[in-house]
Amino acid sequence: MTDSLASGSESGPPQGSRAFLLLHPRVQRWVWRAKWPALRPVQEQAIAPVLAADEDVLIAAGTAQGKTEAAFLPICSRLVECSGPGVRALYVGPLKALINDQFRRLDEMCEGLAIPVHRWHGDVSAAKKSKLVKSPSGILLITPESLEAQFVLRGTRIVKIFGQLEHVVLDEFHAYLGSERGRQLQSLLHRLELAIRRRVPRVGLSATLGDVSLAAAALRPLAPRHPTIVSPSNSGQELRVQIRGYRIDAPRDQDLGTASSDDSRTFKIEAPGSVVDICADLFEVLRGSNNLLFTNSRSDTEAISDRLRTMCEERRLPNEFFPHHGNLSKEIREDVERRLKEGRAPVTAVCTSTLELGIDLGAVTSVAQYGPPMSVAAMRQRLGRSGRRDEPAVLRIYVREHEVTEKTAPEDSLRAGLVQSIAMLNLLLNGWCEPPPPAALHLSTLVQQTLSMISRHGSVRAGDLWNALCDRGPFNGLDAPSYGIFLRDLGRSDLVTQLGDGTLTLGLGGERLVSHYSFFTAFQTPEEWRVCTGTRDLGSLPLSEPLMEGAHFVFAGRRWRVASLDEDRRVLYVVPAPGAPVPRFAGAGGTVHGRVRQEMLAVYQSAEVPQFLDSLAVDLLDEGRKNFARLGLHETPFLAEGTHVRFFPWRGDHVMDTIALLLQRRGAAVTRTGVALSVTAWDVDRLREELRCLARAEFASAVDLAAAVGNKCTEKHDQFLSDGLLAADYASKRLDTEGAYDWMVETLAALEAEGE
DNA sequence: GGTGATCGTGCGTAGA
Repeated sequence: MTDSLASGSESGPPQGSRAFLLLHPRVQRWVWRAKWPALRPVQEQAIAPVLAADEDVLIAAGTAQGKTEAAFLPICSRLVECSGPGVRALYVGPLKALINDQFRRLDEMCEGLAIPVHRWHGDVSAAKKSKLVKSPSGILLITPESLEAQFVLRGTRIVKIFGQLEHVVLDEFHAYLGSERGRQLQSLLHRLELAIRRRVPRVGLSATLGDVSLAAAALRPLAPRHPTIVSPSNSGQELRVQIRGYRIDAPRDQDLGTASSDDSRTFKIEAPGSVVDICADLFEVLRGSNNLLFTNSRSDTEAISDRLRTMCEERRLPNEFFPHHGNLSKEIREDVERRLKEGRAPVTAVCTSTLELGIDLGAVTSVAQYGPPMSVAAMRQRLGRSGRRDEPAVLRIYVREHEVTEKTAPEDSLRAGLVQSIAMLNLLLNGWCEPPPPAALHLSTLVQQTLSMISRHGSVRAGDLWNALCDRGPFNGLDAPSYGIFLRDLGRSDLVTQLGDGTLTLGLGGERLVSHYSFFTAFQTPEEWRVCTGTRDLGSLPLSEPLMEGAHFVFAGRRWRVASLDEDRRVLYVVPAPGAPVPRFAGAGGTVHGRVRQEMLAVYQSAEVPQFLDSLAVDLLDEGRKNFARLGLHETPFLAEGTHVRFFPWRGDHVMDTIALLLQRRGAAVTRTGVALSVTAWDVDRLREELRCLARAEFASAVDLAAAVGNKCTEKHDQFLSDGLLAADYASKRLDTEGAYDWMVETLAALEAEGE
């Protein structure tokens, strides 16, 4: 036998490695041929538990640490032994591009092992799909949506295809946590196990998991045991971080990125001082190497890339700055990715979170962040995009603060954007990041999964649906009577209807929903216009953006004029043109975690000046701290101001929203302004008294509070839910009454301690 | 007196 252990051990890598010895000789041979100097720590730790295949495993390790191989070296060791029919390992990935990357890697690994590797997503030909259905085998790489389609369109073949399944691998596991899509995936995996009447061990892979044990619980809801956690300590990679401060001396409406004008024909981008300063700095720092410049919005991405490209043109240099976001066409995006990967000429991608996930981009010198990061988790994910191998990871954060005048609102004088950036960086350096949000109801996805199950079986008893999806399934937050109300809601919208024998089948509306391919996604997508120039597809703009013929706008990092519109097909035909504002993209707003706000408070209360600030950022922090003290915020969170009162809870957004709703119930007019809440027509004493009443009275339920919220329909199928269920769903994902009461009790106690 | 306000992901078949 040529595949002997001896041939591997003489080459170096496996020596002293117990994990290596556990691998199949042919897999060992592959490692040897690949000339790996050694197994990576994450692989060393993951091989035994994945190979045992009796427990779930969560593998948390940084980018480029070899997580994929950590899962698939042992999986291939098992698969190489028996190559019978049926898919043996199922890999679920969140992106088509990522599946294509992983397909290439795995196919190369499995070539000599005679393990077939297949991929299945929207861009894979129907011929390849039907071939797999006819003779399923080996490893299958798939998206959650395509897996959903299998249940709906090939329900009777599920057992034939997956009956022999031994492993499930979930890549970029953090990308699903807390979302409708994540709940859909949990439900699909649960239904798969019900279909084949067997538990199949799951392997979750992620680079960013705030609280590993919470993420572990999401790997298999209601699991009696925790999964095995593989999380090697960081390899001590060097980290270079800096926060750079800038002052804005112009009024807000002239600011680049939110530019607007009554007459867009004459509008010119003339950015105020600070943006020019930032772009001049970005140009100097990033030019000549490969970088990622992350922004917090597509508008910012367009504005900054337009400015940087102009700077290249003014200097008669080839352009190095290219925009990359979700509304740009696939061709434009892939062009940027290819430029980065090839590395022929220096390239900086000005991007949104599109380039956060693990698509292969080659080596990147540094990462820049324009504006305060949205979350510590996102910042960590972005930082991880630079500094592969022995290079340091480099992150520069660019923060702008408005000049303070006598008109400036108090909360705007606190330099909250800068302080939030400092707080987040402090937390990152301490190894913290946001844990997954507590499990919400996700009733929109329960609509989808209910219809999907009925569609697969033709008709189902209500009790069986309840058992599979709720009682022992991932929607276990809903009790039986509520599921009864839920089903009646679906009946009222004609999504389901009851047959003579009492079972449920699809109604006309349900048939229509399920028979269209858009049914397979759990998430909502807005209607959009396609943007074309000549025959070239540039991307899409949301329908909410009204654009007339002759209007000018910036898109794909260039300037355009609308030549004509096709109303029926929703296409904008554009031609190049000078001068234009940046389009707005509708968005809902993110949430800041309470731990970040607590750290911000600590930054205000401290006198320490972090090493990672540049000189202007030091000045701005000093200003923020002085204003914090001047406003008396060391002594009290309340700030009287004319006819209204502001207060600063320093809690997360969910708690702040809940406090606002509680006060609204007492008749207050409350508005959120950044880190502050404002109550009009109340003074400080009245506010304190009302808070005392609230704290003494019985706790209000989050569902009751949510009932008062107006626009609760945000997810795909929310329109089918009655008010009570909608309020319960909203409360489960957006409100935190416990946190709100904690704040009230704590604040009142502190006031009383001061003798009031 | 009122501001300003995330991102991203995905899908199949029939018919020419």
